[in-house]
Amino acid sequence: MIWAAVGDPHRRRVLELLRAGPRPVNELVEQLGLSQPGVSKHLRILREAGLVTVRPDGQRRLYLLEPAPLRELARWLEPFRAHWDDRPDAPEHHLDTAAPLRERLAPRSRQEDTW
Amino acid sequence: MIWAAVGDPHRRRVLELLRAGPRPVNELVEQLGLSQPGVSKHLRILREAGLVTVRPDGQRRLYLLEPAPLRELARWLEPFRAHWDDRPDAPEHHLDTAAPLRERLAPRSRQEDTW
DNA sequence: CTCGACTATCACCAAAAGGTTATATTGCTG
DNA sequence: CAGCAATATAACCTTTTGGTGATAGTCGAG
Repeated sequence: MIWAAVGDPHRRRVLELLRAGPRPVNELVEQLGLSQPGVSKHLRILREAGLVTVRPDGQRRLYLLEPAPLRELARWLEPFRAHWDDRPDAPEHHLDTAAPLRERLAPRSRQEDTW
Repeated sequence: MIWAAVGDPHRRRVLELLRAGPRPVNELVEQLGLSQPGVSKHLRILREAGLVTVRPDGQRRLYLLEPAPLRELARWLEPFRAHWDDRPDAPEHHLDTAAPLRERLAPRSRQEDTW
């Protein structure tokens, strides 16, 4: 859900805009260059993903960034950081899970070990 | 492109699997529980996003993780980190880049200075 | 060279995504 | 209350997505 929410460029743009503080819908419409219902649709998705919340403000509704769910993305990304921090020319020492590779000589040897 | 690539759960799974080292297609097929063409399709997308590379190995093809593009995600995420590191009740000091944005609404006197 | 194993591409399909216009809803304002 | 402004929802359409089985290409084994 969260991944799908951030997957769309327009929605990412919204999140970026909200970083500067709460914004009413009409302003987002302006910035995105979409129809108002189109923006509302995106906002609903962001809302359902927990990435934004709404606060009524007169006849408008202020959308407010809720960055917490983004931590999940960061957490997923984290283990990969170790890989791009390596020099990428030596992938074979990562865990030495590369060893099984060598195994390929064996006709049908499967190695679904735990690693 | 990169976001779309990582947007799919099966493809994220592939990236996770490849973290342990290069893998032939048939093994990924096994792990994902999809049809072989289905997996090949995902792999193509990952390839085109630069997230994996292929190395021929006999009649098999070993897929290899290429984590560099993931940095882009991390970079996008970075500015948000400041927000979730804050107590979320005081968004008003973040940058006040909000000011310029607000100017445009001059005609309709709004007082969104409160936040 | 032929066969079988492995993988990629093709053709196709159903479902989901993203957009639009039209309409409903809500809250000020006079 | 009437009317307008701001937003949400509905209905609809087109394109993209993710999956499938069928088929083609490639490589090693014999």
